[in-house]
Amino acid sequence: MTTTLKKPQRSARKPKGDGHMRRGEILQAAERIFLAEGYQGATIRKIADEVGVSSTALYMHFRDKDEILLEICDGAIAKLLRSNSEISARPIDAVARVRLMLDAYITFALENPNAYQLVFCGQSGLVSEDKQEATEALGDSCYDVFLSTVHEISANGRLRTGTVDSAAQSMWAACHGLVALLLTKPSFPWAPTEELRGVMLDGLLHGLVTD
Amino acid sequence: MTTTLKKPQRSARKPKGDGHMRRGEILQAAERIFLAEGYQGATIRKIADEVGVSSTALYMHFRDKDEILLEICDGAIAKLLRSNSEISARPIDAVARVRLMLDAYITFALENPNAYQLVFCGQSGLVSEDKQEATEALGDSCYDVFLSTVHEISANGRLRTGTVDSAAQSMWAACHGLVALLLTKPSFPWAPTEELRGVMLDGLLHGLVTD
Amino acid sequence: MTTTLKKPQRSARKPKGDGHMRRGEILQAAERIFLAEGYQGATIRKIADEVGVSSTALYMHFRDKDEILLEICDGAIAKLLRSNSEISARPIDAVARVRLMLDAYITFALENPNAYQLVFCGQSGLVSEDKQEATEALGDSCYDVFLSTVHEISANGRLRTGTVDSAAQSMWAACHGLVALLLTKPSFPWAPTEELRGVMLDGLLHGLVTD
Amino acid sequence: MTTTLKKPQRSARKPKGDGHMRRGEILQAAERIFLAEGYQGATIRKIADEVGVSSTALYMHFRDKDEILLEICDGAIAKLLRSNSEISARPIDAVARVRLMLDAYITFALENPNAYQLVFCGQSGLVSEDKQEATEALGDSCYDVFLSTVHEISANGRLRTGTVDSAAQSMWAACHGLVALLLTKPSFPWAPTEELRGVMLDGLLHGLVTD
DNA sequence: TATGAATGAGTCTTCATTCAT
DNA sequence: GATGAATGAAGACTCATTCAT
Repeated sequence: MTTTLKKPQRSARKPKGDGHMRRGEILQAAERIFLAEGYQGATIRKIADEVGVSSTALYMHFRDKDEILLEICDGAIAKLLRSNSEISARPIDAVARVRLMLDAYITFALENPNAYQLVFCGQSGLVSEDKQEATEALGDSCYDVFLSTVHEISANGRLRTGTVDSAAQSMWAACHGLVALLLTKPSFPWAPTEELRGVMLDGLLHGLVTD
Repeated sequence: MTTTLKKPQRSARKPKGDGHMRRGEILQAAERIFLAEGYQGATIRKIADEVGVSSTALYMHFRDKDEILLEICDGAIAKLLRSNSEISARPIDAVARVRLMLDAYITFALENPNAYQLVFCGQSGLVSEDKQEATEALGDSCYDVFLSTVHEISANGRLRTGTVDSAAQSMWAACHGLVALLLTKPSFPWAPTEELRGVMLDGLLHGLVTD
Repeated sequence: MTTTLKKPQRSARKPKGDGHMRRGEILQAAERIFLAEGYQGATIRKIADEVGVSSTALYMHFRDKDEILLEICDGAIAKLLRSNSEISARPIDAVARVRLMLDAYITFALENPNAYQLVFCGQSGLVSEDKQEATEALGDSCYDVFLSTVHEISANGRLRTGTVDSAAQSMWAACHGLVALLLTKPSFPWAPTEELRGVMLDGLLHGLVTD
Repeated sequence: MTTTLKKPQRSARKPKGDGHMRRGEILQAAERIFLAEGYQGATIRKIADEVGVSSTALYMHFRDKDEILLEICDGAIAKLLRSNSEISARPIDAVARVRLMLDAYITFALENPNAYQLVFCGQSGLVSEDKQEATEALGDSCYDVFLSTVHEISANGRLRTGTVDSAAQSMWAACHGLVALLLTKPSFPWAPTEELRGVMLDGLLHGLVTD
């Protein structure tokens, strides 16, 4: 500012990419890197490099690093919530709905591996607590829709074991474990994915629900 | 002059504790910090301070930070392997052994959350791929012991659904999911852990195995 | 999408206000911020936001940040020069005129603390030397008017001690010291400002001038 | 830490400079730069460059930037305090002591221009408030010694005008103004320094104290 | 004349690691 | 074996400035 250095710097400036395009590019790049290297590994610099812009450029579109990552989470969870809500409204047996939800959950995770791991494998405590609220509320809604369906099952006296909470949480956790491992350990000699899904869901429902 | 920095910590200079003793001390200190603050929080300086030596000293005993942490993980998983082997040798029903193994797995994960996450939730990029090999091999051995027990069940014609692989993998994945979520989302309103464990194991075994 | 950034501020887009109006607006806004937050605090962005235009827009009217701030200083010192000139023209005793000038100087400094400090406490390096020339010339004129009044006193044989130069410089320096400290150390338990001013001026004039 | 980049980097490492030498070097460099460019201009990088070491090296000797600058202040003020205390103890007339103190003050400032400006021309609010306490306490002691001497004068009924506070503060401020301007505007056509000092002190004492 | 998007240089600070003793 | 002092790379983030429209 004072005196020094005013070379005309003309270096590969990335063209504008009109509208919200750039914002989307950044989100995608961040998602990729987050998946590959975790929250701490997803540095502003790496994201910027991946997009092909300067680090500074990210700050045009997002207030700070947290905002980027939280936005990814929000988007992903919202998608899942829509799926759950839609299934929840179907006029079919509660057990069938639960199964559909779990199945949709697995599909979602496998189809959105980045976002999924970001949201559900996220090391807690990395993003400053208060900003997370909105995102966590969304996640809670998701779970609530699922939970209320399990409630129905329970109300029908069809819960074979456990409480509504422990049964619901077990089912969720089991499916989470499946996709988490599939995504995390791709080199493991897994049984065919479709079979795994089937066995997991059959096992869970047969194990926790009576006919 | 205000010296402030470099508080004389513990006892300012450790007496030599010849040979491998020091190595063990370092591992213990590193484990404490690793457990308390995770991989990123376990900095060389903190570990050195905890031991009461200079950061440089750690490099006398370990090539680099990764070597320290991987050694901790190795130790942890070896423990799990011993546990599995021991259970595997018991003269009891195969189903009972599977249940004990899964239960031990859950216990292990909850008691060694950081080692567990480092190995099984593989935030790849934290430790360079090649160095992890040894550790992963240990993990595979663990699974093999478990798998062979499921084999027995299958051989007895008691598998309700799926193949040996898909059943074993489902059980493992389900338990993994439970601990992963418990560790990752401590703020979630979980049912009491003991009940969750019970429901999960009951559900899985009832769902996948016949009497 | 969470837009958050870029709040539409004031009225989102300023109507054109043709010609030099905009320039004046910028100067005013810059002055407000400059006074409130000092040189470093007066960032281009803050100024632009205050005016309600983009940062880029400032560069339509000013070569760079320095130009804006120097122009503010110029304005401020010009004010002081006018004041001095006006006093100098009054048909009253030279000593009275000197006193009025010193008093006006103090008032000016306290009312334009940042401009004052920029010019008279020259944190060199803030603004590039060469650009300051014009501003400093103005300051010199101020001093010249003052000096010539002291000359009159000396010509009347009323200088109690020192030369015209040393007396004038002492008076100026003393008043400068007062305001500099008042501005720099606001937390110091100063005597009431008005009393300080009075004592300083009485002391100086009684000390350096004979009746 | 993970994989990348381990070139053997061997570049001009500055030799150790045994003991507290390096610490002193840093303080001196910081003083020089602070004088030339102000607090904000005295960046860690510039200081490190001036010393000829990496920025990181500064953190071996000081917790943070503030600690460096505060230590400079502390040293300088302590020196001044010793001077004042010594004069205060002399068995001579209070007015003579005041004059000696002011004279010593001027000498000190001219001989330690860096430290002086750092302490007395320092923009307030730059160093985090709480850390400043110790330094400010020292400064207060300095002033107190001076103040109590003025008190004696007042007790003897020899204060020509003003209160103890306003008189003491005026004298201090006037001398401060002199050195501040001499240091800040070296290009100004000043009267000979010795004469200026004399005129200033004569004027002040004649103006504020009766025989 | 004005803009949004971009940029390089720079801010302080922390980390794992290495050099010389 | 062990140390204190040093280092380069990187962390998030801000600033004045410029390019293309």
